[in-house]
Amino acid sequence: MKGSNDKRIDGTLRDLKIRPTKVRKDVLGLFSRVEFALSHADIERHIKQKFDRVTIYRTLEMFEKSGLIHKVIDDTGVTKYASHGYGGCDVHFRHHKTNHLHFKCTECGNIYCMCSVEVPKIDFPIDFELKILKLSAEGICKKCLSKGNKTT
Amino acid sequence: MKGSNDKRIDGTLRDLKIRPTKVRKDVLGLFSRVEFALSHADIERHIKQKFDRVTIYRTLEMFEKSGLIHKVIDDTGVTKYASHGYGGCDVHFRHHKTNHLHFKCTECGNIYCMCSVEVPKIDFPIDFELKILKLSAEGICKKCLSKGNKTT
DNA sequence: TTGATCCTGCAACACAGTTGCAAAACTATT
DNA sequence: AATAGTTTTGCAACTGTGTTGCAGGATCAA
Repeated sequence: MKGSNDKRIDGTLRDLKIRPTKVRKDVLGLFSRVEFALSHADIERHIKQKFDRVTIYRTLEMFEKSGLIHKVIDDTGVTKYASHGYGGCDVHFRHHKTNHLHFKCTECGNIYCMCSVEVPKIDFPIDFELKILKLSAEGICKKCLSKGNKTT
Repeated sequence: MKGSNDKRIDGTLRDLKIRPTKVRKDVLGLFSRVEFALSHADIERHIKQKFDRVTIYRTLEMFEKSGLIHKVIDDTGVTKYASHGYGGCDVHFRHHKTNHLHFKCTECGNIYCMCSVEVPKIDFPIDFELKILKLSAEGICKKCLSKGNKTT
């Protein structure tokens, strides 16, 4: 049901003391409908209404500060934003593992957050102090596999 | 000895059928003196002579195609270029593991290639086809550790 | 020396991202 | 409902990164 999702978006924002304005509902609504990370340009293209570029940037900044989304830098340097749930991480907004793997599909180019993958321990040179190990991966996503039936 | 290094730079370029022009020798010379990845702006700042921005971009493009350097995208989205040896990978130009870990020092911001670290096998959801697993890390580099004597 | 090829610098452009400011929208209070 | 105060938005302008086309210069091979 469309109405109930709108309500949920509204509630999510209110809970975080974010005024549920049009842009914010539109952008968060888009994130809720999509399982992968979105660039600023993607968002501009896919939301219903036209908003100023700056307004969208500020919306994303605000969502990031509130922990609704996080930045993902593509292997080509493109900045994308991934929502913390509804799809990517199979959990609700604001629940996700902080350090998780980002998977980029080489067919569709989409980036998925994969919180289920464990970050392994690795051997590391002793003269460097390792703090965080970050994983990213390339391959073919679920959707493209079922569509194209690629087996390589 | 400075002269002998200049000769080596010259030879490296000639071997690859790259005309050893001023920019090219300057830029490759810089890479040979440095152990970490450099951004376009870094290079512009640190080479002796002033060259046009575009010329430097084209030089980097050429070096990349010839396999002398490779692009590294910083976690903040900044594009850097790492030479395939002389420092970063402990091997000579053009010899390096294609898929290696990039280490970013949180103190100095420099990025190091660490070819000695093995890429582990991981458990991955069966409905996604994993092709390449990429590792990147954050921590404190050798130099900053010895300088600051940080122990966390 | 001549032509062909390669390299460089310049102008111009596209795109991402940021900042300051003023108008508009909203909130709370009376 | 009118007011004052705070937030939010849109606009203009600007910075930084990266790209393209073109013309002049340097280099190479004959």
